[in-house]
Amino acid sequence: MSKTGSAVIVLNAVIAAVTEETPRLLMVRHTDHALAVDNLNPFAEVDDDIALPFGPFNPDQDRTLELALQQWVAEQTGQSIGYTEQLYTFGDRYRDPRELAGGPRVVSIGYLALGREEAPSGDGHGDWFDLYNFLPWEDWRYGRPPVIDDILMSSLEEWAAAEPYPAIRAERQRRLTMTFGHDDAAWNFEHVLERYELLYEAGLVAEAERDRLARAKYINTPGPNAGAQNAINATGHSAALDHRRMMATALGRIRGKLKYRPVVFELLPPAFTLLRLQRVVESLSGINLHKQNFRRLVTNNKLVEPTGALDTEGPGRPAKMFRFRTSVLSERRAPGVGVPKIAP
Amino acid sequence: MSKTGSAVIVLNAVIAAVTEETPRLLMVRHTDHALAVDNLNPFAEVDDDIALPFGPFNPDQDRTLELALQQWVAEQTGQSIGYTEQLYTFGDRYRDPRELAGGPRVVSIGYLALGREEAPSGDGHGDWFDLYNFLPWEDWRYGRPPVIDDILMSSLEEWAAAEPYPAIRAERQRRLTMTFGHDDAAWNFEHVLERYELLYEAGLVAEAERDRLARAKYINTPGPNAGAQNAINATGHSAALDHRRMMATALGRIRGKLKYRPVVFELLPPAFTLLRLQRVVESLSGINLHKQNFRRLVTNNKLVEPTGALDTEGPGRPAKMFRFRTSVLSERRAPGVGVPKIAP
DNA sequence: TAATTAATACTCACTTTGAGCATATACAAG
DNA sequence: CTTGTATATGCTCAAAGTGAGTATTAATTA
Repeated sequence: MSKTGSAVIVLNAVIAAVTEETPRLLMVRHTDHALAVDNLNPFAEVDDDIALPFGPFNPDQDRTLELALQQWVAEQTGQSIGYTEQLYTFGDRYRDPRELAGGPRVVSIGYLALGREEAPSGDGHGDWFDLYNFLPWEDWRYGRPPVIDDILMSSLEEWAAAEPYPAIRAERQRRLTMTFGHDDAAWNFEHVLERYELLYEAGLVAEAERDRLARAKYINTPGPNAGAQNAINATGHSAALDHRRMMATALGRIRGKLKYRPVVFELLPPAFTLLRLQRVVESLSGINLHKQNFRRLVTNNKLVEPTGALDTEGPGRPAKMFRFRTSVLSERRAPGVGVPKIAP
Repeated sequence: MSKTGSAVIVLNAVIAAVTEETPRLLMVRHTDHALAVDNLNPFAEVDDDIALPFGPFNPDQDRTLELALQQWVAEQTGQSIGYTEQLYTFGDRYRDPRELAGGPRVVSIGYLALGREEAPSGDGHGDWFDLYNFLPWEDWRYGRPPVIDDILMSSLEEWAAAEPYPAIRAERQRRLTMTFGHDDAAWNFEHVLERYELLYEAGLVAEAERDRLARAKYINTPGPNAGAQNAINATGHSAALDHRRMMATALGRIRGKLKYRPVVFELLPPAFTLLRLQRVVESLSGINLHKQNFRRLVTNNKLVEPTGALDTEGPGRPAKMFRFRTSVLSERRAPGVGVPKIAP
């Protein structure tokens, strides 16, 4: 094994919870702008101080990657996390723009963690943020988000058409129809990352503009496209470094996993009503589901069993409380809550 | 970002092709036993010299992880790879047993690459090995592999029952029924990694014995269980380091992906018969499929289109040749070849 | 007591899937 | 030329799963 230069290994955690039908992420603030390369772009609203919790991996001390993650998550945020899963390892040069200014090469390993929302504690200045503030085009529960047709599609089509090489242009157009395709039925809720990457390349998210300007200042490698400012204003909140990309990776993974693994239950209290379960699934998958069919699916597959208790809160007929049937883990082939197409 | 100790970042490639209905992996040999911690176990047949191709990631030079991978794969093996996908990042301490003998901490990023088998070239001493020689319990095309019931189940059950703590014992048994469950219909062909991990923990693969002895010699941390030698002899070929684990990760990922992404076509020539396509799918998923239904699925979903040519080779009625309909990539929601349960 | 809200039960058409039968088209042996 | 064998391909049918409703039940509130 030959000698390599040095890289810093960093662990990032996308810690998700669902409270009041809203998926939220635990984020930390760095008021000293420790993560900003410098203030390059006064127009783009890049929240370089809002970041996913992260911590170093110390090869001399940490026994495993996951243990290191759990340790500093507990220290920094006080949040207890249940399900944990490795997402992806990010190693592109300059994905941390501080590398441009002489910072060390950073390789980041992203993790997804699911839990229940707890009051932040620890020294990490943690706070919960609505996930769909970062990825507003992904929430279809109130219909197709208007921003897609009002702003994004035209900018994206313009970007695709502007490519001079026919082969690359065709590839861009293919990706565009595949990810943002006009037909509602063709919208694939798992292609979250692909959509984000398209928006980034087209320069329609604030961090693309940030990275473009940083590269223009320090090196001459082409960065992302220069996008329209009105689109950048419409694509929601950004975050430090490539953390919005990690969120997109995480949401795509969650949505994919919902179908064949009972991960939702990590986000719920031990006892819940079927409607609450449905709302959590809906909030994560971003679409509304047919109530009766959802109930049929969940009960037919014996994912849950009644606790015997009733939920007397709220108006209407009281709902039975259910608990997750832990034993399904050793029974069924792919126990999940299967998300269908689109509900009106 | 605090200072960390140093770790070497290594990229590993699981390069797969399917030739003559057999999935094969491109492996390299290191005749100097560069990867062995030392010769600890004369009984277990650990092929420490058969390894997945690997190369360093050099933070000072390599622009992206994937580019670095493609570069040294081309140099070492001369193999051209099509589809490439990151699998997982492995960072457990002592996953490279040479760490025990003072070697540097290694973090390995595993990649999956699909291609067509080419004659190995380059300086890597590359050669193709039948994947199911490493994971023989995963090939069900000739029926349930006898090794499972003849040898593995009893050893695994023994291992699960030997755990003194009831909670951990129950968890082991749950994992056992979930992964190796006696019921054929419950066998999930995607749980390749989970099955390998169970066998490793139970000490039923040769490299578990290797790691156990290495740990016993150098440190006092408990390694995997000491398994029965007859089981170790029955679980196929091993490979260097944790490379068999990476193979299991790769096979699980391929099998999962088959269903909803047209990855098979990376492994086929531009034109092929439907039977050839079916055989490739079968070889990867490890089960036989119903011919007529497979054909119906593939054609109904318009994954392929006839080229007009006929395959006159071999006996029987000539088969129409088909090509992959590239445009499906921008059309259907989840174009894959859907693997059903078990075929008799 | 009626209106409102939500839970739950049940129906029905349509699609997908698993399994098998039947026919078509080649080559080879007699 | 005929028959046997091997493969490709067409077609049927029942069972299971899915999408979209209607109907009924059980609570609260005006």
